[in-house]
Amino acid sequence: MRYPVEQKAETHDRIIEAAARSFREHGSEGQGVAGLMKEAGLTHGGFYRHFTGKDDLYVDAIARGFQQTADKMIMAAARAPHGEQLRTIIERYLSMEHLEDPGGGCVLSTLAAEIARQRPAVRARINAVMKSYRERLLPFLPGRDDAEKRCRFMVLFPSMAGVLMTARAMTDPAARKEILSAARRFYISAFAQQSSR
Amino acid sequence: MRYPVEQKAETHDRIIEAAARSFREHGSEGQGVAGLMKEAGLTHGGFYRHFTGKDDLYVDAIARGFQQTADKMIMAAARAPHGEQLRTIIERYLSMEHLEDPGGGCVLSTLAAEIARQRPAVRARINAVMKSYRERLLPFLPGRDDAEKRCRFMVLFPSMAGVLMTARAMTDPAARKEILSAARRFYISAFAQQSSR
DNA sequence: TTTATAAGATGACGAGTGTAATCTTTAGTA
DNA sequence: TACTAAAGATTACACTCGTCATCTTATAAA
Repeated sequence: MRYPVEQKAETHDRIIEAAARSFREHGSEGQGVAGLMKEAGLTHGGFYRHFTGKDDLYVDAIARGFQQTADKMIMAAARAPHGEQLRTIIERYLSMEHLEDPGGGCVLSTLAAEIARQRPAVRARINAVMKSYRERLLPFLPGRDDAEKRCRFMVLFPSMAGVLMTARAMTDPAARKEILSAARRFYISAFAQQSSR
Repeated sequence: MRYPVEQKAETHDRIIEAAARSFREHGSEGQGVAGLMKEAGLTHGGFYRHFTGKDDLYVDAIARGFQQTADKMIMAAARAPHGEQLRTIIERYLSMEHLEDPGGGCVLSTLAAEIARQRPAVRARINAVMKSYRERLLPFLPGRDDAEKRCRFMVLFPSMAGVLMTARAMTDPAARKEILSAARRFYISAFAQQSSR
């Protein structure tokens, strides 16, 4: 390596970061390789020194997105009082702040439908990412054992993603707030109420 | 009009039908105008006799998708015994059949995230379509008045869409069935149980 | 039967895409 | 200091896209 030893890693990281945001905000086909590289402060030519192709970046960018989302929720939960952690996570997930920041928010709410259309090989790699996302958030869910917690996770989080993306599809700000608040009430009483007892 | 009077309407309809299916199955950018017209049995040139552009078709195709979905669910409910109608709708929505037929299924589960990225003018037109979709299904929801029913609708249906799209993003058939069945149990007990009393 | 008009087919254009080959620049090593 | 391997820039290519101008065909009206 003739360039500084950390420089390639940093560049690699910047590309993934730019893609993680752009894919969630505009879809993975919303911006080309050239645009992504520009956001990362480079030109498109160097892209293939870091990735074999756009598909390769796709998985990494989605993995980054899930990591960021989990980080944020875990951090929010850490600041919440005991027994209010899941409640805090739900409130944060179904907030106007999250709605207005798709590029920095949950991947499911922005890209799940697109992931469903990917080739099985790509989907399988993403499933592994989703699994580790789930495992990180599992401790905050109610349930006697992990199996029960997983089951609840797989209902709660995809559901909230559906609510969030539907709220984003609306134009009327009042309607957006209504659907979010109705869903907050419902999911807190269904999942976070019994866990605080 | 020099061509048969009904022919244009029929062609127009075939284009919308092809788009309604293709957009849900592959995303609105998954196939070009030429491909859509081929599916409708025509060449790409005639497209602009029917629509001002692809955006114009977009709204019509999504409207068609919502209509079809509502039709199917209302028809399923009509065949169900009294007090079991919402239960039937939920079971049908969260079924493997629906999962495996994105092109003929719920628009929210396939295109909501994409709709959220459209220009406000396009989104506003689609919101009107979504409203009429909601009104058609409102009678099947529990609640004292329409406001309460609407509130429940806006939680239940977007949530189920989120579950369905997440299940579609998975590769393992067993995992797909598990998430669908967990969600069925949950939503039936949360929404359809009290309505049958 | 002729004519007018609109539907549909054909072909082409410019813009944008992902990818690759080929330069140029960088800094660690000899 | 000279050399070299790798990062990044430049340029180019084949391809697809939405759109439009133009041509052909079909049929209702005269």
